[in-house]
Amino acid sequence: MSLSTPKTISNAQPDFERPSTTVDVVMFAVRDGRLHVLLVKRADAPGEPFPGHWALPGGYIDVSKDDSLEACALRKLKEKTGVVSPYLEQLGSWGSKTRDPRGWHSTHAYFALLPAASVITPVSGANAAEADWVPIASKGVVHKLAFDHQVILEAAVERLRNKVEYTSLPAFLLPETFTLTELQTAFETVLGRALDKSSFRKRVEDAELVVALKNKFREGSNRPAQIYKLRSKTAPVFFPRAISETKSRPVKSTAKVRRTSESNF
Amino acid sequence: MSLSTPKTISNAQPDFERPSTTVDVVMFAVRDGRLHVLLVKRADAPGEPFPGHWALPGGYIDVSKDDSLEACALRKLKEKTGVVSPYLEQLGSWGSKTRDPRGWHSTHAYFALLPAASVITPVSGANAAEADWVPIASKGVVHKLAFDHQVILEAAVERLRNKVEYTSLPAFLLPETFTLTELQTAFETVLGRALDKSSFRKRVEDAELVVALKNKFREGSNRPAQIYKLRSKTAPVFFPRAISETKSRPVKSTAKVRRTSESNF
DNA sequence: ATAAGATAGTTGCATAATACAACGAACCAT
DNA sequence: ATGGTTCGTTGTATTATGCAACTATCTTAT
Repeated sequence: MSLSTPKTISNAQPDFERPSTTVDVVMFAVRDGRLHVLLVKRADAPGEPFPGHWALPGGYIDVSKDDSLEACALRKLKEKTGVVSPYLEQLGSWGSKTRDPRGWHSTHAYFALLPAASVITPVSGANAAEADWVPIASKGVVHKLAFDHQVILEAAVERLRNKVEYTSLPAFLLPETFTLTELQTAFETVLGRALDKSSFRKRVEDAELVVALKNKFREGSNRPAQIYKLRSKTAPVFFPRAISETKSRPVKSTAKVRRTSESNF
Repeated sequence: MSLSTPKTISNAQPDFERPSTTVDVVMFAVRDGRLHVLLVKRADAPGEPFPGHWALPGGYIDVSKDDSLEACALRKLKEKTGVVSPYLEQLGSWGSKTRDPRGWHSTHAYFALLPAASVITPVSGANAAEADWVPIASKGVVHKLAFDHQVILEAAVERLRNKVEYTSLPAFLLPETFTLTELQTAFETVLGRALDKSSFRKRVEDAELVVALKNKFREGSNRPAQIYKLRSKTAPVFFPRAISETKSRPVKSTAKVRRTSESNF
């Protein structure tokens, strides 16, 4: 095989065909007590694969704008939601000859947890006719997604559910300040099952996850609730053991949470 | 910016500069009761970055050979060690403008756990003058590694140590059959601390991790030990809570095991 | 043949952690 | 004032675990 590499591609890689590289971001948020993911509708332009399909926001790395993979993910997050520093975690990468009809593609997938305050109407971009928050149903969404995005989304949901068992990730889905009941509800929303109040509070206290705001209370039509904030806005806390289900309150959702052989957590 | 893409690069990606893509594999094995990693020495050829440095085995994706990222990782594993189906897990990806002096590179990193039987003298390949098993010291190795491979290796060690707390990963470092004491020793080797025997055995039994081989015993200069095999050769088991340290036996290593904010597990 | 030594495997118990339920506290609405 | 609602805490039965001691089964030495 002999071929010339364009001058602007200066990397000293051997003259092999080079896979295309993208970054996709699974952006989670809680709306109306349900977990949602941000999806964009692909353009209907000629030559575009999966025209009109829903897809994860993402796209090619722009080597002139993006200094790193994470910078690229943050750029896409900001473009779509305006959020600058959410909880962002690498989810994994998917690459194969067949996942994109245009040829060998690999994508670096991230997942982000957006605080409730920032969940506004998303911005439609150049490559996306529409963008919208779509509720998570069991493992994924009802739409048929472009490329292998259904697989990526399911991996993100599974990773999130698994990590909730022993980390404080749902805390990043809340606004800056919150009550302990709101925190517990966030956990229950992601987990899909009810938790015992006193056990949950003991976990939170032992882990030193939150800090009480003196003299700050949530006012309402009943006893005021102490308002807290996270001790760390970005780093999750790890609990020494998994949360167990409570028997006293009914389960809210049908989603089964189960650890599987899936890799990363 | 206007440039032409070589004909053999048929992907319909816009005419942007395209990052180079590699796959690296962190291969772990236990030798002489210590955790080791397989490293290769980079060639001393002109134009090669980091000549003579130790590095993780890996390299560019060969789109003519590799149908997927995982296939590429498995190919590199087989080339170096001859092992066909070890425990293989995606570790993460690293990509930036600066991590390779030749330009924008991203790598998909995997980590593998090799069974004891397959830990033979590694094969030296075309791009590697030497290859050798190097013991893990605290978080990494004593050598200075090429590229950002030190960072990747540290991430692999941390991920492995973290997952040992609540998964059965060390079981994949053993030969096909083993005794419960050997299994416990594998856990202790990776964890760097001693475990209580009865607690460990209860965990293993509750998780249904192993199956006893009838009438098979490890003979020695003392009471024979029941021989077991894994119930599943590829899928790890998840324990409901982290292993705690025993106080009755001395700690073997100085390595501190601690969960951090690092992402994936 | 017997004792000593070593590792395997089990058992019992004191302690710690948790699930569960019930209770009192603080607010609003009527 | 009274009832309703949510907040927050407390007590206790149950479960799980750490720890140590004990027995079992083999080899080797004397």
